[in-house]
Amino acid sequence: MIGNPLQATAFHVSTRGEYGMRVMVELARRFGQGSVSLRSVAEGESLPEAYLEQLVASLRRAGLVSGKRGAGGGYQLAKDPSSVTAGDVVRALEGPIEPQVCTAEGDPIVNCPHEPKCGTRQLWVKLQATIAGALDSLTLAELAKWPSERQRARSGSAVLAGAPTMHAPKARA
Amino acid sequence: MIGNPLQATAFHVSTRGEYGMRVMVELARRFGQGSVSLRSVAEGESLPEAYLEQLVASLRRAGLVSGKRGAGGGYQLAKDPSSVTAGDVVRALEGPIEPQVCTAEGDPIVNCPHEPKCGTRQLWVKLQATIAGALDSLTLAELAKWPSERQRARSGSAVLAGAPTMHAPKARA
DNA sequence: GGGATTTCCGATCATTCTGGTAGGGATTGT
DNA sequence: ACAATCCCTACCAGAATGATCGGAAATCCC
Repeated sequence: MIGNPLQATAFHVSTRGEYGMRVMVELARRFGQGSVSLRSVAEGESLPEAYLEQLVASLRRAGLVSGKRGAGGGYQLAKDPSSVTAGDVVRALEGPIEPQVCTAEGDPIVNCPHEPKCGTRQLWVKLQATIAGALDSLTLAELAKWPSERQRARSGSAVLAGAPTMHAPKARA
Repeated sequence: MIGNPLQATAFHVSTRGEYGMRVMVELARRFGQGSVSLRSVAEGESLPEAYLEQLVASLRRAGLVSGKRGAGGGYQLAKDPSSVTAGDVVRALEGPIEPQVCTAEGDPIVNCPHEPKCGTRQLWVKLQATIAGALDSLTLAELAKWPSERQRARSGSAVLAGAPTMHAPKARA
């Protein structure tokens, strides 16, 4: 983790998601070049190797990467970067996208006492669909080619059109 | 909490957000009817009153509700339900929408060693904007009128057009 | 004024989650 | 043989979550 939160924040992605995504983008960049050792990724991204091992285990069990043991071994993407979405990676690392248990992917729990008069469920349903849509619409191939040379030349922030909306923070006032 | 997670899930909204949102929807439904005691809300929604006190304190400090002490006192929305969004409520309860510290609302931290070659930032930027957009586009007035009589008559699931996407769960495999 | 009601405030606490570390076994290339 | 590397399990410290508790202050009704 680069900067510690120190304050409550909503929808924060944990280091599992963050580190794991970095690893996947790196593997996507080196796709087709054979096995990549986790050590080289860890050093290149300045991340703790032993911890990455755990995360990569999840990615492997989800069928996103394949490992090869022994000297000269390492990991590589199990599929083409263009056919793996950010959603696949996040789900493998952090579980199904599920704002509430009644709005989960797969088999949502709906026998809820609130349900008959629940005014909030529609909100979580919408949120789930929105988040899943955003994550599933970005592939590793797209992420891997950023930042491009041209972008790096601009040296800076505002990488995408929409910088974070300037809405008031007011955290747990 | 109704059903315990028991398994890691991504983008889960804590009970602060869940309970607090229920309270706000309930206050929206009773808007214009004077003060509503927290006890009546807690009993109506089967939520722990003492815990709600804490959450409502956050909502009050954020200027979303106003409290009145003493017998016959209680809380009421500080503004019209149509001018308060779900995003306002979530931010008051859980802090700014911030997938990563470098993509926070307000003052994101960008002096990040990864930044020059970071392929993941664009993902979190997009995600932040998407989540904020979804939450800011729903008002308490809209939430409060659900489920309508007609919806309740249909007795069931699939309340909104999009039921949760049937994507594979595969949690922390 | 006395009590009942209700918001407000701060402390405490058990459990779970997060973000790792540590150690060792299995497999492969040289 | 040996080094590199994946693979697996256990452990651990600190923070966050989801509350509970006790009491102070304000307000209303009699």
